[in-house]
Amino acid sequence: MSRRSGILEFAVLGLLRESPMHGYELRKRLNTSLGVFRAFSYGTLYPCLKALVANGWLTEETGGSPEPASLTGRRAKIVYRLTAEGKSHFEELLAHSGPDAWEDEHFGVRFAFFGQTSRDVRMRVLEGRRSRLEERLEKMRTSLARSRERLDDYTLELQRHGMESVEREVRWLNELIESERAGRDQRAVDPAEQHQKDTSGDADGLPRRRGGSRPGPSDDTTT
Amino acid sequence: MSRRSGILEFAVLGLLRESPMHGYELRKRLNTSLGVFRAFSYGTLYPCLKALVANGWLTEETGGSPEPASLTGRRAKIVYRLTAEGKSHFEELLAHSGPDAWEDEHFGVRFAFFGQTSRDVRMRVLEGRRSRLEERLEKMRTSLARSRERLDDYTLELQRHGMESVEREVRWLNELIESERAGRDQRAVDPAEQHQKDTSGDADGLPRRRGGSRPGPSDDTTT
DNA sequence: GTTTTCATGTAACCCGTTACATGATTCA
DNA sequence: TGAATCATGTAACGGGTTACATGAAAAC
Repeated sequence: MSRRSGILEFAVLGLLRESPMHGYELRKRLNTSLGVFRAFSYGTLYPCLKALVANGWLTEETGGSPEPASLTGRRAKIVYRLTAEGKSHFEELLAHSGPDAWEDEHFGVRFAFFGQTSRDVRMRVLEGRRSRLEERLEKMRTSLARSRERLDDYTLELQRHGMESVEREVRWLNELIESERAGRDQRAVDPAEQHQKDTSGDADGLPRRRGGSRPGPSDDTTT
Repeated sequence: MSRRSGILEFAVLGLLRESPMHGYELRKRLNTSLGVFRAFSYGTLYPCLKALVANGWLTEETGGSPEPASLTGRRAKIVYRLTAEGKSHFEELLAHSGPDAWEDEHFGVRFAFFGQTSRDVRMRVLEGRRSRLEERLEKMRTSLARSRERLDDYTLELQRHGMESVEREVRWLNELIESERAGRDQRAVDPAEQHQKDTSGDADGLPRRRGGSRPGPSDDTTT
């Protein structure tokens, strides 16, 4: 079964669900759209693609002719396309909301595909994430209380900043959960069916912060 | 030479510089004092300790008798102590401020030992970190601008939150750099020489936020 | 026509975890 | 006396990167 890391596999299936792509392009999307959070190298991506093909979740299409590239002699650009089994497998993955879904490594990628995730799963993942962070905060607070005197100012400052970061993410999650509750008629959307950008008013579950102008923080030309 | 990861080695030497400890205790300190950022398992720590001993940077002291534990039959508690070479090696590491010092994995640990780091190195690391983050922001902004239309609301929100996090860390660094500049008579302190908690007024380079009362967020007894 | 960027791949390695095995000490 | 916690260790594996090798297409 190979049990390849989940996270890359998930992201690849998710991206290919939107449209077929070749490896190179796929990697760029991984490192931008989902990026900030995870950057993969070719040494990881290509073997993974092979494995997904072996599982029957993807097909490889080489350039013009459907023949193996070896016949024509030219090294072909390989376009990967999601199979029906691949699609249903991805949908299974999307539906899972186990504890690992809200761990640091997974949460970002899961969130990135919330547009294709059912509302209740979204809720479970967000709430799971939140309580995960809250228990982490708890631990940080007690451990800090136990050792405050012993620690020097820099260590303390580091600790403080760390806690503030977590608290901030909790507030963010609160907002998101809030909006999810408020928003209605939410169901997952198959991106392949999205022929036109259906701008259906204000129907998503998001805080609507975009439009907040972002006054351009005195864009100083450092560097 | 073994070239063991740097980061664990650095943290271990730094902690042992404050006082000798055995592995178990060391690990706890790693996962709290420096924690939040990194958690190491015994499977990593113990082999690393062995390697540091082999390098002559640490000595192992078993319980009461200096004999190898095998003689007495009892499995001894092993106390690790920094050697003179270990100490000077650590000081070398402390003095380095190469580009890797401000990468994600290293920066936290480096900061945790700022109390023992010279002022100019502190400055270089903080400024290096800041410009690293600024160039990351730059990339995020352009990549976001290039693909804004193509991305769905959740992906966009994720991106926005990610950028805000980075911007926040930049502001934090600005404050720190500011205070470093303001603070004077800063030199690195050898923690072993600190016989009494010398509370010399306001002489450190930190924002003095502690004392900002932190109204005790209704210390709810969750769990 | 040469440099860049696109594009695919692999083998060696690195850092770290998991799961396991062992035993001492403390505490109910 | 038995459970929990302290304490040390290792072998197998896992997930990922680096460095390398190859070559086509585009840009200059």
